[in-house]
Amino acid sequence: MGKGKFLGEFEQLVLLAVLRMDGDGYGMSIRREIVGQTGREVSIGAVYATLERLERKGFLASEEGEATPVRGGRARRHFRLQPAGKQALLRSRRMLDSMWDGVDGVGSLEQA
Amino acid sequence: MGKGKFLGEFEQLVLLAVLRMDGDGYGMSIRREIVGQTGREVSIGAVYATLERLERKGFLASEEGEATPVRGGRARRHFRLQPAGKQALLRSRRMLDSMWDGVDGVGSLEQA
DNA sequence: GTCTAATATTCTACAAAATAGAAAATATTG
DNA sequence: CAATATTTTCTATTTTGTAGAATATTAGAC
Repeated sequence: MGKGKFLGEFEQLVLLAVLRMDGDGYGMSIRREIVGQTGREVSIGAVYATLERLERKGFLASEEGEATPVRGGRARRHFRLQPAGKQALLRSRRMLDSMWDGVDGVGSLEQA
Repeated sequence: MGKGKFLGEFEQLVLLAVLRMDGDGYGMSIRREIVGQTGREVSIGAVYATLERLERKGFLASEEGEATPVRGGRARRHFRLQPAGKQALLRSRRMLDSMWDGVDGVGSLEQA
């Protein structure tokens, strides 16, 4: 039926974090961005697994960062959102928006 | 780390469909609502599996419908959103909103 | 130079969510 | 009762999500 056209929720968060960081995002910082922005606890393994999957699907592209980071440690891999990733993101958002449409303020949701 | 606190994307759609139908939703009609509203193709098995999971989690409650439907067929099971379901829905929405915040209109997304 | 601490990614293993479609149940109509 | 319509349940599988240990790499201390 549907064939891998949709994003999972965590995939959306990761994609959005990458978008927010506009080319400077890499595993660790992407995790920090999500945690900081949403308060959601996120394991680092979850982030990398998802980044890899999104790259495989063509939603993200990555490149090795400068070989000499500030303090030490392994080279960073920077991620950038691809056109297909933007589309997928917008598609997910439209889908949710259309479901929310007409729900708020109609009395269905006060004092949740 | 996080312990089952979050909704998957499809779970959100199902919960929203239930909310929209305000007590009258049952498996088949919930599926129609999602398809109609979002254009997304959805298998009936996916809907029922998700409804059951959401009920198990306490986000939905269900009850047998009237024993005599319009045309024939098995009795309907009507679903209703529970307070915990509303909360979960709002939590997911806030999370996504906070990630989208500042992204649109900044130039990051035109001509996706 | 070697050790230690810091930073980052990769790997392993598993749990939860999503998906499809066949099967079964139940009612209506003729 | 047979044929048909409606709805839910069941079975099986793939995809996503999750955690944390293991590994790699570099800088700085000494």
